Amino acid sequence: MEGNRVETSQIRKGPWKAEEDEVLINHVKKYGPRDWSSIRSKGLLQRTGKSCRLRWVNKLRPNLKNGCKFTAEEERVVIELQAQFGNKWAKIATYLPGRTDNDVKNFWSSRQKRLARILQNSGTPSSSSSSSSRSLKVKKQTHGFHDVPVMEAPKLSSSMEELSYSKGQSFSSSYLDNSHSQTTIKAEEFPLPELVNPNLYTDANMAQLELMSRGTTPYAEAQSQVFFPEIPQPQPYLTLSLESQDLLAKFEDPCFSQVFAPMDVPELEGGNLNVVEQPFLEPVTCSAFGAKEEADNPMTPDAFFDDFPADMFDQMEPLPSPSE
DNA sequence: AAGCGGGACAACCGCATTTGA
DNA sequence: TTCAAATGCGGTTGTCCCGCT
Repeated sequence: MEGNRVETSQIRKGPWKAEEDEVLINHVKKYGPRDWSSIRSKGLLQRTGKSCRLRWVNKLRPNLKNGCKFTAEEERVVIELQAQFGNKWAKIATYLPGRTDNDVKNFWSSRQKRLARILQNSGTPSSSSSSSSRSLKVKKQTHGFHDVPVMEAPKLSSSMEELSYSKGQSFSSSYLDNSHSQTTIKAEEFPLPELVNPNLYTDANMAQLELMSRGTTPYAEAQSQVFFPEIPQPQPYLTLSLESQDLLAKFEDPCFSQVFAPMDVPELEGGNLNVVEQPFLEPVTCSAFGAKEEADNPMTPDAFFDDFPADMFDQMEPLPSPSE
């Protein structure tokens, strides 16, 4: 076995072993999360620098919510921020403490697939037949996934001008119209409620819709049960300002990882978070690393804010033309 | 019990951007 | 100023697990 083991000078790929993680963690403890390439050049690991960085960022960083499903609140935030920023996963992830861009990306991808599948079921004329309501798999045989009108996120190549969604404004109808046409939903039989972007369905909604599409729930009844989020009307956002300051303190806490490790759902589910009327979430920096790193990069308050997206404060004004 | 499909997740790849010599 | 290396990011693919038929 050990098909992945390679000789020196070769590059190892595939799943990481615990030993490798340990080496990587030690490196970060010593030098901070940088100089990834030196890990290989020093012969510590036969991994590329990119691979090392990715492993650290996505799995080993101390404040990650590994294994925790996205909460309803996180889901809502992702939906809203995706509508606002497009597929800027890294940016979106900064608003979700403990989540990585990969997490957000995977979450969104899964969600889109699921949504597409649901819509396919609800939109295909045969879907209301008894045969199709029996199983989703039946349809899969007749329509490959790629034939599905995938619920594309609005293409926001460089800007979101069409969204024109900012503080004090309601969601522009152009966005809704746009998404409506882009997705070309065939929903003659189970039309989705008008003027609701399917991208904005929450997980719970989709579950309900899935039932609808399967025909196991009478449409009218199900529709009455589906909650359509008020998105993205300006609304109270979870604000993490206080938490951000806590984070700052925790960065200097050698037990930071323990402090954060069990970080779980309840914190985000409303109880402890201050809900303040603010138009936008504040991103959270997640640069938890060793003491050496701190020594090299003392985290001053200014430095802390330097880590926020430069345009973060621009959003306090009507968005000009958020060109990233 | 076996096969299949979907969901979740980890990791790779290619390109873009930043950094530093 | 230029260029190579390092880093960051988004898209994509592969794998594993679980539930359903």
